[in-house]
Amino acid sequence: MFPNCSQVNTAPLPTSGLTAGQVPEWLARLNDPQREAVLTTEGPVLMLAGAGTGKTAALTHRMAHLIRERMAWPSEILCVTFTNKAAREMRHRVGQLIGDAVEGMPFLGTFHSICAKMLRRHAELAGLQSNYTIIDTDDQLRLIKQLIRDQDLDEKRWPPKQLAGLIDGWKNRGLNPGELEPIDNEAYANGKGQQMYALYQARLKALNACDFGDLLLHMLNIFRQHRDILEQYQTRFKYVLVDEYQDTNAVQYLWLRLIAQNRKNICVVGDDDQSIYSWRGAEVANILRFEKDFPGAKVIRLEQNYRSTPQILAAASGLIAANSQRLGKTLWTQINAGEKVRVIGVWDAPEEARRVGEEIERLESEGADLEQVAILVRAQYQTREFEDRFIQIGLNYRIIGGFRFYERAEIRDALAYLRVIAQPADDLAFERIYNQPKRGLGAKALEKMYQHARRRQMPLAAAALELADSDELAARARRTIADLMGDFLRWRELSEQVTPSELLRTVLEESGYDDMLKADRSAESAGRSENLTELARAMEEYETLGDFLEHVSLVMDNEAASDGEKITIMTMHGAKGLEFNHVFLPGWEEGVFPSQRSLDEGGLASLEEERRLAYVAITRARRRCTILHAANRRIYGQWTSSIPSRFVEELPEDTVEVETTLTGGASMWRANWSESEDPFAHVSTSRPERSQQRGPGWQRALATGYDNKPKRLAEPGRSAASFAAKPRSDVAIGARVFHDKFGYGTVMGQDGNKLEIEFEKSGTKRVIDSFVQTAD
DNA sequence: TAACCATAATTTTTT
DNA sequence: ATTATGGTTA
Repeated sequence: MFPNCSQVNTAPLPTSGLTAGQVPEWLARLNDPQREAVLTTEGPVLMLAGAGTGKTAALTHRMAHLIRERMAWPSEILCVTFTNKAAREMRHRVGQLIGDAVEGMPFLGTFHSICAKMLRRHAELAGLQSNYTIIDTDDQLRLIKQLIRDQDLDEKRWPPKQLAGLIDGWKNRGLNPGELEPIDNEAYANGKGQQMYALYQARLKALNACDFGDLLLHMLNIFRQHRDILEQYQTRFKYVLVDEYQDTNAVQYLWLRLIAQNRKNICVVGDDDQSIYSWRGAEVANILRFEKDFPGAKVIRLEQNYRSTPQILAAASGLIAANSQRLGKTLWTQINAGEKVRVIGVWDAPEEARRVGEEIERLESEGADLEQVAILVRAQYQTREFEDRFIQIGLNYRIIGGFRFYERAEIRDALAYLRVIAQPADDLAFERIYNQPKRGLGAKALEKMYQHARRRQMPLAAAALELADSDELAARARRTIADLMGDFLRWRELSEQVTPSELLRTVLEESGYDDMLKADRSAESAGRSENLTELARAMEEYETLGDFLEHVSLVMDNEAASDGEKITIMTMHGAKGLEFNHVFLPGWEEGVFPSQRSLDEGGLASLEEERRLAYVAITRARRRCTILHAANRRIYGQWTSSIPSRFVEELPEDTVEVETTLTGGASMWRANWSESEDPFAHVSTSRPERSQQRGPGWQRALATGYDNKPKRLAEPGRSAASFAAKPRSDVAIGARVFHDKFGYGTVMGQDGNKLEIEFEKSGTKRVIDSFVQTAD
């Protein structure tokens, strides 16, 4: 079926000589549940693997076992991950176990790359050619904008982004245009949803292109409509493994279910407590109902944590216990020493950054490895403060996320040239570069080309070629177009003869792109040239242009070169799956974390997702975890006063050490609050009695040995006393008050100096009483 | 076509 | 505040 991934594997495989009841030596290093997950090869298996419990080890050993015992050829195993990074890691670790045989595993990869590979094979069944282009979100948005303009819809009223989001959502749910519910249809432009979706799909087909969601959806459609093809894959894949199952969305789930339906040898691994991507279509329900989908599934829990100290585990377990609807796990560790999680309250964001900087310098002076230090933030904007500070004190840092290499304009331009060469119907690419560098072709020329293309039902580039032979355009424009099209024809021929890398160099030279950059004496142009050189260099490992283009569209990540020891600043989302000795978690304030959006919309579910994110963040730490919150912070240019995150309060008291700075004082609120009953219980959603909520996990973790005498404040100190919050006597429930930022409102609740106010304009907020004036 | 001003958006991110 | 986008003007 796939000529280049033959089932014949000549690489010598180490065999273990396993006999019944005997555990081979190489599996001895696994713990009991892990080994069970490896050896239970037949039938459905659900592995519930908490943070840091060695699920990758279990998965990789399982694959190695299947291959060593000749239960399947490497090419008969389907192993799906979500990110390329995870796939790489998996491949690497399987390679360590079985050697070169891992090279014969073409179906170890992300959902998208595996589907892309399958779709190349069956493209015609989706109305595509096998050299179809995979467009990214940027192209997708441009395309949708064009469609909205064509339909004379008001872009302001019906933002392209919204439609893009809806279409993505539909695809994530496995819905084709004809399968939308009326309510979905109504969701955009008064019932134009379905029509726009259908137009978009038709346009993609005409461009011989598909978007990320299509990779899955097309394959799902093909499986549903062509029994024989589905059966081929059902037969081929003797064993199916799925990583991060809690992150699967509906299409992925349906796709997997079809493939595994027959043999039912499917092993999924996940952790419902680490589901943090529901906003992008992931459905935790998939993991929750696995046992129903595959009756008789063996459920294996991996609960021994090899990563963190008992205090860190206890803090995380105690926090996540506040969530409802969990499968429930009891994480434990053999590690018995460690320090408490620290909670530090500071005055404002700059002080927070200063404080973290000091802590890191201290770690450095103690000889800590800076690569093992991370600052995990909720949102990208929080990185700024740290960046400023670290530049000032000369601390080496690296910010992960933000702009990617392949998103830079010059890279996208270069890729657009290559795309037009590889796939002449790619109008989006053509439109990007037809006048880049400037050739004197403007909006008029483009409009003419579009008109003609539409009339003749042909790609833009082909229309351009015909126009060059007509009198529609000025002589000069005709010449330019003819030249350009001549270039493309030449390059296309060249692409058959030279390597992709050489092709790119030629194109950049002959198109005038190089000259354009040379002529540009602005600060960035040198960097742009370098980036293009880098691109050509990166292309050298690809044999065909198609291979390379598929790679860039599916593998948009690029590992930053590691020059010297640096600390890492990244989002909590980005940190999933990683671990660090020292983790700093700044910004634990209501409105920052949990984010305002999650509080305003989405209700309980979205708050619980934030809590899972907190759980993920804390469990990244191996040895020390430090949580910070500031009383004041500037958000979008506005100074905002804030109160500590409810998540701070939810940390079991015995696992944390609270500290407050002289200038700060935010954290001592905790002392006052947690003493009294919570008047905001109805606000902070259902949080049943602590004692019931705390699973045995933290208890067990604590029991493994350290002094757990309850201490509220490590050192109350002078500051706490002097800042002690006394409730104001002039505001009472029902009072009308004014707040600088939120305007007028009515006091709905009062606890110490903390007020719950229903503002007329900005909804219900929790604020500190010193920030409001009485308004009567 | 470039420069200018106004307007809006600004969680999280892969593929 | 900051940045990106889009429309208008010289």
